[in-house]
This record gives sequence, C-alpha cells and structure tokens, in this order.
Amino acid sequence: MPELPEVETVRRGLQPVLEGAVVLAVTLARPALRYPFPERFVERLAGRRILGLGRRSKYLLWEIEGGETLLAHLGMSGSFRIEGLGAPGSQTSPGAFALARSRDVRHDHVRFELKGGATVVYNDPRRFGFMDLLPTTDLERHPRLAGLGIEPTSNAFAAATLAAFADRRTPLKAALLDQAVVTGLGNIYVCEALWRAGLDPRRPASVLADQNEAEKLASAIRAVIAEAIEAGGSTLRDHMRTDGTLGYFQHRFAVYNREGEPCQRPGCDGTVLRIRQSGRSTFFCPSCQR
DNA sequence: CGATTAACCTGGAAGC
DNA sequence: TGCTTCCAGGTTAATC
Repeated sequence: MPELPEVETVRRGLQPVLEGAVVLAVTLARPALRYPFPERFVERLAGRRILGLGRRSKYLLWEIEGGETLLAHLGMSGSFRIEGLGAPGSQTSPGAFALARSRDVRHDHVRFELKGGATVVYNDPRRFGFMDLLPTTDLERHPRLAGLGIEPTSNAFAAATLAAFADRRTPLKAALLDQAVVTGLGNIYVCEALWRAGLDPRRPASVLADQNEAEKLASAIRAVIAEAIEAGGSTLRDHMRTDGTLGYFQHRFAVYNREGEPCQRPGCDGTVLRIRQSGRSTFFCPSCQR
C-alpha cells in the first residue's frame, strides 16, 4: 500500500498512542512476515517504554527505551490499527473497514498490548511487510536504510538533488522509483509528479541536467507529497489510518488509475495513457508530458 | 556497469 | 455460477 504519504499518515496516527506508552506484551501469530522476526523480539520489547515514533522513507522507526529501535515496513498491504481506546472520536467506525479491503483476523500478525488498555494490531494480507529490532546506534547501517537518498519533505531536497541523474539514461520513471537519490516515492506519486512537471516518463533521466526541468520536477514532487500527506494519503485498497478512516488523495489523482480519461491540464486535449515500464503501470498524458 | 524480469503472497475485479 | 487471468501504494535477487 504505502508510499511516503501513507506511511507518514500511519506514523501520525500511531504517535499519540505509542509515544510514552509502555509495552505490556507482544503476541506474534506467526514466526515470520516477509522475513523472520528478529531473535527474542517479544522478550526485548516486553516491559519497555516507547520513547518516540519516527519515519525514514517508507519505514516506521519506533524508538524503544534501552537503546533499541523497531524498524517496520508495511510492504504492499500492511496496516496498523488501534483497539481498546475509549477516547471519543478515535474509535474505529464500524463501516470503515468495509470501505478498504475487507479485514480478516487471519491477517492480524502482531499485537502490541500497551499499559492503559490500548492494543496496536499489525494486519498484512500479503505479508510483504517486515519488522526488525536493532541497536539505535546501528540504524544508519541497517541494510535497508543505508542506501536511501534524500527525503522529499526535507529542506535538503532541491533541484540540485535531481542533478544526480544528469548522466543517467534510464527513463525518468525508473529513476524516481529508485530510492537511492530521492526516497519515499512509489508508483502513484512518481506518475503524479511527472504529470505536474509536464515530463514524459519515458524520457531519459539526463533531461534533469537542464536546471529548468530539474526545478519543475523538484517542486512538483515537493507539492504532491505535501498535499498527499495533508489528505491522509491515498486509499486504493488497503491503506487506512490507524482509526480505520481512509485517505482521500486518490480523488485528486490527475493520471494515476485514470487510463482513457481526458487530461485535466487546462488547454490540453490529450487522453491519459497507460503503459508498462519495468514491470509496473505508468499513467501519463502523451500530449502535454514531453 | 545498467536495465528489465521473476519472485515473494493474497484477494479483488474482470473476462469467458 | 463457476473458473481463469490479470492486477495491485514494494523490494530485491537473478538474469540478461
């Protein structure tokens, strides 16, 4: 499910419940998700306080008292939900699950019981997600985090970041999906950002050697990510917030999932096209994306 | 080196 | 009502 905006939405939903909370018990329904759970996962968490909840790219980082960090990735279909919270307005609305992919308790894989009565449940039908637990001091060296590029939400991200592609002939689409230069983008937001920038996804990434194009694309990425976070992410099938409500940025897609529809750019009479690039669908308007 | 493809898994939608 | 095929917000190992 999740690109950066969806993971950030989940982080913001979990933060008020997890930050400062003490883990009473952890229950695993199976020995592995995509990868096995780390050694003594349950024992290393039980009785500990959660100090903070961060995010790097599409990874959630739970800072645990005692110097360890829990790393969680949602894969394609992972979600967290909160149970047992009495606070008004934070209860899961009964109809909410039915709107996203139907939830099945068979896919509840991890339960974190917190002191005070709340339980955080990780559900993941496809099990492409995973969790790891490691000393916080080793975090940057974790194989999954070590190669990640700049966050598009950070002040460090600019047109100059994209100049790294100046000598790359790979298509723009593939370049932006690669997490090594800019990190956090996935299939949806790459398509949307390239449409906003008016760039053809098939163009060689070396087009970004042009300062003008790099500026346009950088601000398109920045804007689409910020707007999507603001909207609580995009719900296609699985993504939901921790209270069970859905993201709504999907209603603002210009091209993603809009094959055959007229291009929304004022003055453009093109039609949204779907093609296949490196095994994934790309949506774009061939008439105004050059 | 760079660039596609297959694989990991389940379930929903579309086609016949 | 089936039964089959395709497709999905990701990542990575294997294969050109």
